[in-house]
Amino acid sequence: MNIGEIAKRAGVSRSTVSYALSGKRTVSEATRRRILRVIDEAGYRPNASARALAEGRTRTIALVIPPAGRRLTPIQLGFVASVVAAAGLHELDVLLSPSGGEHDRSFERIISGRRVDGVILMEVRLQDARAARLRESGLPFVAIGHTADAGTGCWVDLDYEGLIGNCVHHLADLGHRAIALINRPQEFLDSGYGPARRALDGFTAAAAARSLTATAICCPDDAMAGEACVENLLAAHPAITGIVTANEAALPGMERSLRRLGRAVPGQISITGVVGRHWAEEFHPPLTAADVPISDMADRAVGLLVERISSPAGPERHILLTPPISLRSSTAPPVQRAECDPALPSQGSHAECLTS
Amino acid sequence: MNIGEIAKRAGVSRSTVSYALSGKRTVSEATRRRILRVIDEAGYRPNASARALAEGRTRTIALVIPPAGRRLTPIQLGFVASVVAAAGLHELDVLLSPSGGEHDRSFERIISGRRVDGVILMEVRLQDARAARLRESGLPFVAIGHTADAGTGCWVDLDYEGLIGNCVHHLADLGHRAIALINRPQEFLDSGYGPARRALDGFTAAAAARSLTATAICCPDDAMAGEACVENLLAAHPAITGIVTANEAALPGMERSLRRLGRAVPGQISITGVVGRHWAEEFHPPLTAADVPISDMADRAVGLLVERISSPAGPERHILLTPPISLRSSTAPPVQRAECDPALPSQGSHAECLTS
DNA sequence: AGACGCGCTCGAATCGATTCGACACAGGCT
DNA sequence: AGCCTGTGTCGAATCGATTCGAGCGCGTCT
Repeated sequence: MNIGEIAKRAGVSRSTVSYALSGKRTVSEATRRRILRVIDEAGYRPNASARALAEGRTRTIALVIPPAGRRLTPIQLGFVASVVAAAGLHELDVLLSPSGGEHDRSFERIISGRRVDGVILMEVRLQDARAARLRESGLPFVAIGHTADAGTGCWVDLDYEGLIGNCVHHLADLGHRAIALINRPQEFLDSGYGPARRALDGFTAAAAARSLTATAICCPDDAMAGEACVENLLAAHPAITGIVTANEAALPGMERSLRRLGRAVPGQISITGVVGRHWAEEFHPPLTAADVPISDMADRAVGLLVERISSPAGPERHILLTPPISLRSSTAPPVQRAECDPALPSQGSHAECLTS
Repeated sequence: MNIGEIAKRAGVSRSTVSYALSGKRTVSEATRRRILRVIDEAGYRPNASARALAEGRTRTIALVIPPAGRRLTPIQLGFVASVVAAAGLHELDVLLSPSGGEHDRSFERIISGRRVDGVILMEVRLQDARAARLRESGLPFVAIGHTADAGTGCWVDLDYEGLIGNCVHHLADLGHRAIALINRPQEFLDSGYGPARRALDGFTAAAAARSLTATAICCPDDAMAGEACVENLLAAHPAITGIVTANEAALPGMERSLRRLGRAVPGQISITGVVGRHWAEEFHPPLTAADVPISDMADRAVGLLVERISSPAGPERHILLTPPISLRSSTAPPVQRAECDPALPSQGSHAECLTS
């Protein structure tokens, strides 16, 4: 069932059918109705490949996900789902492309075969080969995170430096003097992954500004690692009363180890950080944190990409988001352990124990 | 840069370039080499849309994911990633299609626009409109899970009935007499979601066969719900010593409530079930469970689909997987609480407490 | 009445590949 | 010399849409 068959049945030419459907030229009401009736009866839908060839656009975008093998974090998962939803609103389909290692063939196939009109690139590094390849190909793309030359290209990013800084200030305001950062894995830091770098920078700068004793450690992206990290951390630095985390996947483990060590939250240890809303809410007690605005980021990325596809010569926009800290109940002023009974981790007890 | 340009530069016709690339007719070694050199210099890659139109196939498959809005579980996420990886090995790209509600337009667009050569349908219901639509369209597809008429269509599924039954028998073998099933959400059961139904059936049948006291409850797919479910369950049925779960997303909450209730695992409560390997390993203590073979299922689904695409008239294959129970450390013989000191949740204590 | 404009429709070119039938040429055979 | 068989290459048709230029009929204005 193709456009020719419809044209024949409706007694018009193929072009008239096309115009009736697209509305790019006027078609008399009578023929239009007749054509639509025939189309409806036949259940006709234009062939996507033919249309793509003729129009020069595929009505499809690619979403390049981080190298497989590593598990996607739930934040990333949520992002994928949100991108698909947002693209749907623009009548765009989403082609999933893994990247890294053996999967680069898939990436290359999609780019140079012109299978898509644009690309959203997740988890961009400061030096990023995929971004370079895309720039060279001339295909419109939007990066999630930015490369070292932040001025070029379109991107949407979180202001990790500012966000982590805000968390540090929040703890400092409460009176904490010794704090720690649980960052993303060491290899992320080494490979120039922006958020990990900027989290560290923001942490270090804010801690220095408030004259805090600060310890930063990296932690693999899983619960078991989070458990070990917190345990080692508190053993090595017993004075720590506040923790800032940029690693949501480690949260369940952190919770477990604090419980095992008998450290009440927020009674004895305060925790905050930058994590997905869902993770913050599932933590016990609910985590005071800067919620990563996943669907907002996805919407903006798709919006930026659509704009760029329709006018490739337009300005290269950047969006830097700084979501506010949502106050829940995992932070409180620090307790002087010597003066309080640690067996009483009740919410109210810390008030009488403040030295200040 | 198109095939005509390559042909001109190499001094041959377009068809010769095409044959040199596809190998469907012999081309002399000399011209072949010349053509390949020109292609290499120009960085030419055939246009995917034009090729799709001419060949009548898109070299793309669609992966229909469960209705958005509901969060994908990590198992499903892993499945998506595995499908993409497996498809890559067959030089296929993956188009992501949400389904349900407003997203049905995307589904319809992909199917009737012939954007893909085949479809993998996740989370199939016993009565499934999407499967019916696909059957009607004639597009090859493989379902994950099967519809009520299991004989028709291709599918890959887990033998939930047998797996959950195995878990029950495992607990019964250890000596448990009162057990419970934590199933997927109630609405899944109501809407005819196969795994939920079959989990319940398998549980009921096996418990009856072993004359166990059995309680089955449904639980929403998240940690907080898991916490509440276990709490209510143990309050209402204090005799329960064994739990079988088909709901991995509830596991973290289950762990939390057991800890809070002071029930040692496996000292006082044994837990087992059907969950993703990752979840089993992150549980404390590591969960004895039938690991869902995610990437195996993805590989087989893609394999089945590829076979079906290449020979649509071939046999309709079904694959029912029954992975074995991986023994970890969350199950043990039950303890008679009256005879033991519940304050001693040490691993070894239960041995002396057995009545049998 | 003829020129003009407007609304509607058609035919043909185009997008960039694949594929089929035909043909030229070389070499081996009788 | 004539014929036959491959081998290698070419031209043209094809896939199913979009889009442009042109033409036709009809009403309106001068």
